[in-house]
Amino acid sequence: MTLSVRVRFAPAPTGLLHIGNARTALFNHLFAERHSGTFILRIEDTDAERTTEASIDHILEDLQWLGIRWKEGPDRDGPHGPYRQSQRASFYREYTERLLKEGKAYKCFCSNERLEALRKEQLSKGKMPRYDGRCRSLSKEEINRMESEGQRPALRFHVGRENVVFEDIIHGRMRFESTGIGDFIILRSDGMAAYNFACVVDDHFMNITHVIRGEDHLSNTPRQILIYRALGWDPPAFAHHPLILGPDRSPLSKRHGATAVSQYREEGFLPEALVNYLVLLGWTPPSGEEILPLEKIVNDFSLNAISKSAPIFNRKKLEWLNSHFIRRKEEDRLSELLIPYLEKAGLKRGDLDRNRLAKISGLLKENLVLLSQVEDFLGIFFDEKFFFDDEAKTVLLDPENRKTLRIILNVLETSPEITADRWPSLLSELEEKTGKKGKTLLAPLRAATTGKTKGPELAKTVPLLGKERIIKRLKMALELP
RNA sequence: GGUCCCAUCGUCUAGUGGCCUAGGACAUCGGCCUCUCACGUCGAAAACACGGGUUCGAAUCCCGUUGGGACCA
Repeated sequence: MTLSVRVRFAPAPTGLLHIGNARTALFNHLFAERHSGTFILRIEDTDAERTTEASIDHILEDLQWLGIRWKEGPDRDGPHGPYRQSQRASFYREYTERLLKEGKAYKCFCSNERLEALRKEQLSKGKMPRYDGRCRSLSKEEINRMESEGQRPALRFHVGRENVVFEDIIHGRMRFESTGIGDFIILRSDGMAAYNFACVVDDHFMNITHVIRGEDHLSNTPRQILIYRALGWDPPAFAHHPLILGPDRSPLSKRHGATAVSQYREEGFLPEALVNYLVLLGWTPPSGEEILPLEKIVNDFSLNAISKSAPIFNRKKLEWLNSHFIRRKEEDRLSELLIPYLEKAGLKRGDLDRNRLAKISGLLKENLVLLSQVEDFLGIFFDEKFFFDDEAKTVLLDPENRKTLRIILNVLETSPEITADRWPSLLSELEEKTGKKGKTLLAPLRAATTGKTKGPELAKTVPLLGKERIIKRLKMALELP
């Protein structure tokens, strides 16, 4: 009987949710779902200077938007809380004291200045910068003297000579030499637990079975395993996934473009597209099928199928997926999603006819890559946004086209309302009266009625606009200088 | 500097010693469809970083080089 899976996502709340962290959260979530396990959210807010409450709110909101739910977290207490590191200081104190008592850690009084100088010296000699262990052999008297002088020591973990070997689910067997690891700090002089230590204590008491995190933590893992050993605890299983890179192969950052999940949301990406893309970045479903809803991904997901090499973020492919998911949306659902963008463009929610909006959404589906692009098409459907763009003007100023438009206008003025059903017969009537067909007939009609040379099918657009509006626009077009 | 990770088309990847003349997807280019854009569809171009081994046989295993990345910070 294996233990039930418990995984955690542990962001530091110092800003917006980065797309790379979102991917980490996603892998954890998928793994938990796949094994009917528990996903836990833990906030690593030990850096009081940079932590903000707003950031925590943003992170929770973005995770929810992506469809990632946690069973235990800062806003959802569970049996292993609290879920904020800033509230767990007593845990850290208890276990750093234990290590100190057992001689597995020692007080270190070295100043930052000395440490800095030591580092520089070692570097200049071509040696690796590592703590030289000076305070390891301090006598009781020296310690007492310095403490009575008011010096506040940090606590350093005493690294022995043992090597660390562990099995990484993604990378396979990892072997680290302890000679490469200097004694490291587990409790800072200000009383704050260091990352590696807090992480181990929390993961242990939260019963985490699998630590799934970015490869930037791979080199930290042997240190953490050493702490598990010193405390007599069993380490969890580890899986370190590669980090997302920018097009120049440096870590994905702002200079490569948007990095925050919320930026993608605002631009009009759908969460299912972002999730799908993020998962595809480094993982291929066994079926080879690339466009997948979350439930389907959960079914096939496995950690050891994650690629070992770092992927480069490719916005074009994300956009491709997004346009797919937009096209797949129900019309009325899509129109709901579009409303915020319409409001942003200055249209009033109350003035929008739900029925008509759904039809517009259905028409535009094929043309939208991002929800925000709906703005580009507003002029077609909303009179207050209507205008002739330059390309349309060029078409409309052509004398031959003007002649065609005049005839169309005459026909329409005496014809009944245009419906989708009547469109084919109307079209043949127009062909007959103008003596034109295809492009020569429809290009000027499109330019005059939509103000653009591109857009959705006229057969669907024209009935939606209605006769009255079309006549008005034809007249406007003919009045163009 | 040390330790550790990584290396297949421009990008994401399939590939676990013969099925590879290296497959798919995005992007690119071209044809078709078509009133336009898009969609769709058909097709083209495009990769095993390099050098040594091991083997009858290597993209696949081993070593080195180069390059990228992480951590120590």
